[in-house]
Amino acid sequence: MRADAERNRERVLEAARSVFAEQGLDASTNEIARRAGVGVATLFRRFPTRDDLVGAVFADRMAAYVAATDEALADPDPWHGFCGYIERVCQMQADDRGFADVLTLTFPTAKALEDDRNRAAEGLGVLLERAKATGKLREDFAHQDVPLILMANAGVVTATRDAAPDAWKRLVGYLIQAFAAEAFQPLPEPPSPRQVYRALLRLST
Amino acid sequence: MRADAERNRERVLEAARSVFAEQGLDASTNEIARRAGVGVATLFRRFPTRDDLVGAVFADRMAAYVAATDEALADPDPWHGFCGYIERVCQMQADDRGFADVLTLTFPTAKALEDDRNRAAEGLGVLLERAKATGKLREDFAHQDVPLILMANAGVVTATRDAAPDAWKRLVGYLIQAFAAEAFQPLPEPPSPRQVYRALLRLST
DNA sequence: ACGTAAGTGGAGCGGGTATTCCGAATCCTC
DNA sequence: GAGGATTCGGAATACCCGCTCCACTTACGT
Repeated sequence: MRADAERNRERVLEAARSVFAEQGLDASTNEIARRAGVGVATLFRRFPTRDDLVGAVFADRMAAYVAATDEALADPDPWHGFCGYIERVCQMQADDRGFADVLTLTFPTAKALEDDRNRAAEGLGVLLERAKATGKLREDFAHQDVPLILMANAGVVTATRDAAPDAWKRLVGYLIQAFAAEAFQPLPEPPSPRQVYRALLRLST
Repeated sequence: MRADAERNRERVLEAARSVFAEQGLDASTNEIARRAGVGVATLFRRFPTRDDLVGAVFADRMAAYVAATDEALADPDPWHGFCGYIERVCQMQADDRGFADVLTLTFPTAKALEDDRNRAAEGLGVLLERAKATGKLREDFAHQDVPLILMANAGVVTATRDAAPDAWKRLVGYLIQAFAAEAFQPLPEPPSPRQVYRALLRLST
């Protein structure tokens, strides 16, 4: 690849990163190209589909997402690790509107992200088992509840980002107390894993 | 008003009701006019601004919203009334995507809706006090938490409407257990009323 | 039944989007 | 530094949006 091409590729990635962070995944391509100081054609030549661009932009964020599960697993107290994990991931959503979309709304199918997602899900399963084993996480917590949290958090975050950027912490505070074993009361059934998967695919056409 | 004009007005309202319910408040006017079987000009003549249309369409839903607080207040057990209120309102969001927007996202400024909102807020304040007095609702529950619930629920509902239409019940189940006094653990500060107000105004420009 | 005021619908305008095409500019090699 | 392949950027295309204008139609009072 020619040197200027590589340079432009980087500029597009950086512009896309900030535009997605501010405006979410449905930001306009024109805006990204404009901010990168590059023609739209250049953007499309390098990233023919939106998925290509999103995949490249969020590769590192997804790595951080996977790393969050690893850190949680490294915590000697699995319940503490779990709480920290939820808070950290919700913080990531609050910090980056595009990433919130990646986690809950549009589910880009870029393969790299897909793999990361699976790895995170695996680690999360182990974490949940351990946390339940300590008796601190309620037994009926389902792994499907995690995307549910992310969707709820996304709702709060998108609504309050400008006016009350920390409002989501209150929601997460409530939820974590509800996840504690002491809070146990019967709950409605969680959605099935398949349902959650389909919900996540929703907008990725 | 001429009879045919009145008839068309009704048709537009009905079409708008169903389109908003399916697609949310940002549905296109073209689509509404098309489904009503009228020209776009007719729609605009009758409802010059989007607020006029939204106000007319959701007048009855807002009335039901106010009625929900009244019913909650009528419950001999204020805590039970509170739980029922939350569930009912979240159900209304789940049933009507447009109404979910009215409650959390766009905050149309139509005066009729504004008045209803204020009336509901008043009733809610009384309900919360009573529920706290019984010792079942935690003391640190803030009235600002209610819009927070609605935003969180809106997030779940918009993400899962097609694939897992009952998923929101699980979220609300968790939240209600967190609101119970027994669950009490310190929480992050709630957003200020002013912050919440500004968050609700967000998209109404 | 007929004149007129009220009402209608679709074409049209201005502005937004995604995506493609192609002549011009740029880089790299020799 | 010259030639040729590569890459660029903006114009062009084809949509979709909200909203307005206006020639035509309809209902209603007389």
